[in-house]
Amino acid sequence: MDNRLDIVFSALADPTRRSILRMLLEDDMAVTDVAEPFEMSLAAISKHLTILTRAGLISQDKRGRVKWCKIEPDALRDASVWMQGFGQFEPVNLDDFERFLEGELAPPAPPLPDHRS
Amino acid sequence: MDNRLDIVFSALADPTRRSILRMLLEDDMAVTDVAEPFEMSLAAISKHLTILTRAGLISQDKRGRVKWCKIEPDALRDASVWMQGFGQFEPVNLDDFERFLEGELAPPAPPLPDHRS
DNA sequence: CGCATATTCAACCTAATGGTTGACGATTGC
DNA sequence: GCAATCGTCAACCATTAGGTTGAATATGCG
Repeated sequence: MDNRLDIVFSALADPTRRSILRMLLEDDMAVTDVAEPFEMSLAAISKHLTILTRAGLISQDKRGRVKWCKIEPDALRDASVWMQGFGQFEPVNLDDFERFLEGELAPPAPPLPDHRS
Repeated sequence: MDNRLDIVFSALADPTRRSILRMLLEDDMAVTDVAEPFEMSLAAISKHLTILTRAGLISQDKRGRVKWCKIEPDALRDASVWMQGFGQFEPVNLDDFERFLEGELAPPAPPLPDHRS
């Protein structure tokens, strides 16, 4: 795994890590708090956070014994630009995104309505 | 790996598969022709194509003994929508996107994500 | 028909991934 | 000072991913 895109895309390929990113979208969080809603060990979450950090998707700032995690949206830029290269698709907006998030949090819902005429 | 995004992102996480997508962006290709520039077996490429197909990123149409591979840009939409969700917080995406559009690979006038302030 | 071509299948190998547990080093607060 | 808390490290385990090779299955052509 040499390429930057490899690292970013494979970081994004894990649902736990995407959930973490969604959480951090709301606010910065300590590692323990990030781990709290998940049904896996703290060590596992710590590993996920390391992967997200190496992908540049988050940054971690240790203050005292607490390590604060902060989202770094810039890192998605390369991947986003790459994908736009295929971009014969329709505009996306915040409504779509929110609907999409609900879809992923509630698995039975389909990912997206088809808005390609 | 159940989620749709899991499949798309992990399909995109491999450099060989991204190369294949770039090639197919130019034109539809037979499996053998896709494999030609790579230094790996045809079987390996065949597997990559299966993964891309399952991710919905390409489609394969068998005519005679030749299986034609065709890019399916729509499948990137979900992932793109997801990523744009992070872009809402920083305008940097738009600048880069526009710069990218002025570059060589640019498809014509794709609409920008709606910021909606 | 018989052979070459196109693609996949099956078995196998190695390395990476995602998880566990328990011990450990820092830091904080009583 | 000492115990609790925060987070990582190390060792381990099971599964998946990406590759190989060789055989198998279609299909096209002379």
